[in-house]
Amino acid sequence: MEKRLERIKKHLHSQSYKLTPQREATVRVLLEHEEDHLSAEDVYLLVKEKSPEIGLATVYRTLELLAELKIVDKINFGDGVSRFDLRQEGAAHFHHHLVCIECGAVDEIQEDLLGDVEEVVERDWNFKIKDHRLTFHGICHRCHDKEKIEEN
Amino acid sequence: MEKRLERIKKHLHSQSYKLTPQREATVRVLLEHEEDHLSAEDVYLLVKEKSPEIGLATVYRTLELLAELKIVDKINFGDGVSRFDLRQEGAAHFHHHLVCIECGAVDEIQEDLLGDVEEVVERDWNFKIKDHRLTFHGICHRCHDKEKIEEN
DNA sequence: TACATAAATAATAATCATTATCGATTGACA
DNA sequence: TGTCAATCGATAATGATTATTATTTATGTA
Repeated sequence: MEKRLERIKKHLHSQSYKLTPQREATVRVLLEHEEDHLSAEDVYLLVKEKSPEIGLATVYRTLELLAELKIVDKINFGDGVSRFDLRQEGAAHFHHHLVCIECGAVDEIQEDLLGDVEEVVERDWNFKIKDHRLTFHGICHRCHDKEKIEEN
Repeated sequence: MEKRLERIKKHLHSQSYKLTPQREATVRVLLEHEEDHLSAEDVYLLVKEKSPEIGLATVYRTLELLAELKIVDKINFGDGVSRFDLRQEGAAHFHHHLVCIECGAVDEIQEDLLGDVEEVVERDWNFKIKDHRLTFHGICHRCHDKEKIEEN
């Protein structure tokens, strides 16, 4: 945790940004909720618990900055809010998501999956891929199992 | 064109919805701009050209209805607006997009690409896939070619 | 044909996420 | 210590979308 924070601090410094207390508090929340997909509002409320004096605009500004530096990814599942997700350190690609249409859960897939597909797209469409977004909508294993049980 | 409109009309009727003049005008705009990715506002302005009396809320309602019936797909490229895209008739899957980070162009890929990937996800994650979204961000063939020319 | 009813509409107010503004604060450095 | 730029908090403004409400339209029925 502290190590990742330290590396993020260096990353900011390398671009002439500072890790202010507000930014640190925000990054800490993201680190502590790495498995979640928090909206800006979610992050704001969580940061406020430890640093009540922080302003909403600062959280938005920080998240925007982190997204710009590719420390977080800004994603959108079609509900009206952007969500922010720490990028895996050293991950060459952006991970994928499974969104459950029953319970709303969002699970992550860290595996690559798209290696072959990207090769095809780059070659056949002459498109230089820089990033991607892949989301599957469907029924997660939990809801799936629950349905089976209810059938009995 | 008229045939597809007719089929969409039947689709609406099968769910006890009517193809009102406003809805027809909206669908016509979508059919005439199938290759584009129009926002609700875009659709509104285009419909207004032929049917100036239509209201913005009606366009939103119609687009929402069409999305519900899977006649259009609601997509989001990370700019603040939802875009609407006619689903190919009989297409089992939702097509993919190539978003150019230089010129902003959005190209479509109708090919499946994800067949194998979906099989893996369904099996290994025990996730019943109902739909998906796949978008690549990068440099399109036009900008790519342009850069090459400028190098000379 | 006239009327009752439900669906759909236009206009517009309200909401909600996000961004912009601006005066105050902080920290680095001369 | 004083200056300057970066950052911040509070909050106003914006822009997309949704909700409300009175009105219109279509449909079935007496």
